[in-house]
Amino acid sequence: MPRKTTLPAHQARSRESLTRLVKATIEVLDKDGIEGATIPRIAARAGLSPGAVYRRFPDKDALMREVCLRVFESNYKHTKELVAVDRWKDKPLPEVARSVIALTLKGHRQHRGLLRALLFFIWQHPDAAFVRRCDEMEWKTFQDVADLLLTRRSEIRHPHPESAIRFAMLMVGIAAQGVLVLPPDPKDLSRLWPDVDAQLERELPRMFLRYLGVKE
Amino acid sequence: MPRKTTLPAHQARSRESLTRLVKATIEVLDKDGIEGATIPRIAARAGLSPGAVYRRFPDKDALMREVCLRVFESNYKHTKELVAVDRWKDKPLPEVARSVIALTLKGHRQHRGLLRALLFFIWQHPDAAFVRRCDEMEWKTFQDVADLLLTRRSEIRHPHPESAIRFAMLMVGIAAQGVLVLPPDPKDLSRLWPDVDAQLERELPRMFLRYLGVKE
DNA sequence: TGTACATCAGTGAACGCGCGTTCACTGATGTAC
DNA sequence: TGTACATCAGTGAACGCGCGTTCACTGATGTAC
Repeated sequence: MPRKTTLPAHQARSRESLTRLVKATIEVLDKDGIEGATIPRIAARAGLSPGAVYRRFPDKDALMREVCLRVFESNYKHTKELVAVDRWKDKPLPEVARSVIALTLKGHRQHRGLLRALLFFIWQHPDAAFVRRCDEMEWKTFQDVADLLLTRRSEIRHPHPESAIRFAMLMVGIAAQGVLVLPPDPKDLSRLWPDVDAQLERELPRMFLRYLGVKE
Repeated sequence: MPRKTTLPAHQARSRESLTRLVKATIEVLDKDGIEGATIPRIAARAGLSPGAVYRRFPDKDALMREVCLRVFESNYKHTKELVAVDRWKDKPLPEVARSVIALTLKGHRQHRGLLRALLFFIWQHPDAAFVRRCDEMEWKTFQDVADLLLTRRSEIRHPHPESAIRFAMLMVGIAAQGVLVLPPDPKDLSRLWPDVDAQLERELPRMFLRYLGVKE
C-alpha cells in the first residue's frame, strides 16, 4: 500500500534537501513551465537524483501541491502585511487604488512563469478539495484588499460599495492574469497591440475609479 | 519521411468521415477537455478506428490545429454577420454595448468546455506561427466589434475613444474568459462568491459605459 | 569517548503505464476497356 | 453494362517514447551502552 502523506524529515540533511527541492521546483516551474517540470529535472536542479524525491513525497502531485500552497500562503501573508501598513493613512481612495493596482500588476509581471505554471496545475487538478483550498487562499487575499478599499466607502458613489469593490478587484485580478500571466506574452502580442502593458497600467486605475464613481 | 500536410479526401466516404472526425473532436474536447481528448476516444466517437485518423491527418496535432482554426474562423464569420446587421441602426451606444456584452457572455457560457480546451491547446502549443494565426483571428473579431462601437464615438467622452474602446472590449473578453471559461466553474465558486455570473452580466456593462464616459 | 547497530538519506538503472503512432491486412470505391 | 484492376479507406493489434515511479543497493547520521 503506497504511503499517503509526506514524511517528516528526521535529519538536518533531509530538511535541507527538502528546502532545496521546493526551491528547485519553483525555479523550474518559473523557467520551463508546468510541462517542462519533470521529476528528473527538478531533482537535478536540487542536486538530487530522481529517487530521492520519493523519500519526502509520496508522488509528484504531493510535491506540486506543497509548492502551490507555499507560494499562495506566502502571497497571502505578503498582502496582509501590505494592507496593514500605515502608509495608507490619510491617503484618499484614488491614490490607494492606484497603488494597489500597480502592485498587483507588478507582482503578476514579476512571477509570470511561476503563476502561469501553478494556474495550469490547479486548473488540471482532479482533487476538488485541493482546488478549493487554493481558491479560498486567493479569495482571502482578495478580501483583505477589498477591506482596505472599503474604509474609503464614503468616496464611492456606486450604489453598492461592497459588491462594487469586490467586482472591481476581480476585474483587476483577472485583467492582470489575462494580460500579464497567461499566453500570449505581451511582447508577442505587441505586433497586434503595441504596449498593452502600458495601457493596462494607465487605464485600469481609470476604469476602476470611474466604475466606483470616485471623484478624481 | 513522414507526410507533412493533411491529405485531400478523394472519395465521398472519406469526406464524410473527415467531417465526422472534426465534429467528434469538438464534442470530445467540449465534454472531456484537452486531456481527455485521446485519439482512440475521438476516433470511436466518429465511428472510426484510431488508425483511420492517420489517413487524413499526419498526426494528432494537425487534427487539433484544424479544429482550432475551424472554430475560430466560424466564430469570426458569426461576429462579422452580427455587427453588419442593421439591428444596430439608430440604437444609442449604451444599448449596443449592452447587447454586445450580453452576446459575448452568452457565447462564452455556451461553449465553455470547448473554449477552455482550445485555449489550453493554443497556450501549450510550441509552433509560434500557428499561435500567431489564432491570435490574429481573435484580434480581427475583436476589431470588428470595436469598429461597430466606434460609429458612436460622439457619445464617448473618454479622451481617446479608439484605444478606450479597444481596452474596454479587451476587459470584457478577458472577464468573460476568466469568469466563465477558465476554472473554477462559477458553480464551484458560488460558495465563496454567490452569483458571480449574474453580477458579471449586470456590472460589466456599467463598468464599460462608465469607463468610456457615456451618458446613461 | 568509543563502538556497534538501527535507521535515515540518497543513488540510478530498470520498470511500466498511457497514449500517440505504425503497419500488414481487409474491404470499398472508382475507372478503363 | 460488365469486368478487371488500381487506388483509396479503414481496421486493430502491436510498437515505442517519455516520464513517473520503484527497488536493491551504498553511504551518512544518530543512538544506546
